[in-house]
Amino acid sequence: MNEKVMGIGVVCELTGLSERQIRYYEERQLISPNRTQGRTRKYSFEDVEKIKEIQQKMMEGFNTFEIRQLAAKNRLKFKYSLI
Amino acid sequence: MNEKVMGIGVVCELTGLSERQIRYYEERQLISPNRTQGRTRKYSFEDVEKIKEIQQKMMEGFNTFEIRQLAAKNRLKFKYSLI
DNA sequence: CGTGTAAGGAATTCTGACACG
DNA sequence: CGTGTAAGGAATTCTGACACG
Repeated sequence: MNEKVMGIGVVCELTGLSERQIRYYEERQLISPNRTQGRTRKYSFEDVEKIKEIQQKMMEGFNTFEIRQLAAKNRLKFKYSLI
Repeated sequence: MNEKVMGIGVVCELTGLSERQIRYYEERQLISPNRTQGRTRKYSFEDVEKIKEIQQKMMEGFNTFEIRQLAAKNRLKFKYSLI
């Protein structure tokens, strides 16, 4: 489910993280929610899964930059595997 | 997906209906969203599908009471089919 | 019956900043 | 670097009511 439908409050509940943390991960370009005409962020279940992975990596000691790198590599690996 | 995660604004976009219509269908007990600690309603994708069906039935000329009856019958039929 | 709307309030979310470390 | 927090504002949603038909 990659439809951007939930507000940050629901994401907090689903992940157990604070709004601050979730917005920070966006600032660090680890996730990219949509915005309504106003300014409110909308997340997908896929975003929630990403956040949970970020959460996991953070606990393993990675910093946001490294997690960003890991994500990029995985996308690349996945890309080539499609050839 | 029966997780109650989206606000009424998103449901309006996904169904093309107004907030008024969606709240009215709830009043008529055709759908039952959750509520946050505050009072804001939260809907699931399943609710959205239900709303689309309601929408369809309304266009076919059924009134909310009849639609409620139809839904009840279908649940009953489904229940027995499980025996 | 089903839906639109203006009204006033309450809950939700937003940004930028200061703080700690 | 990653996160908490108080501050003020803006967007979102809520209820009850009046209206039309």
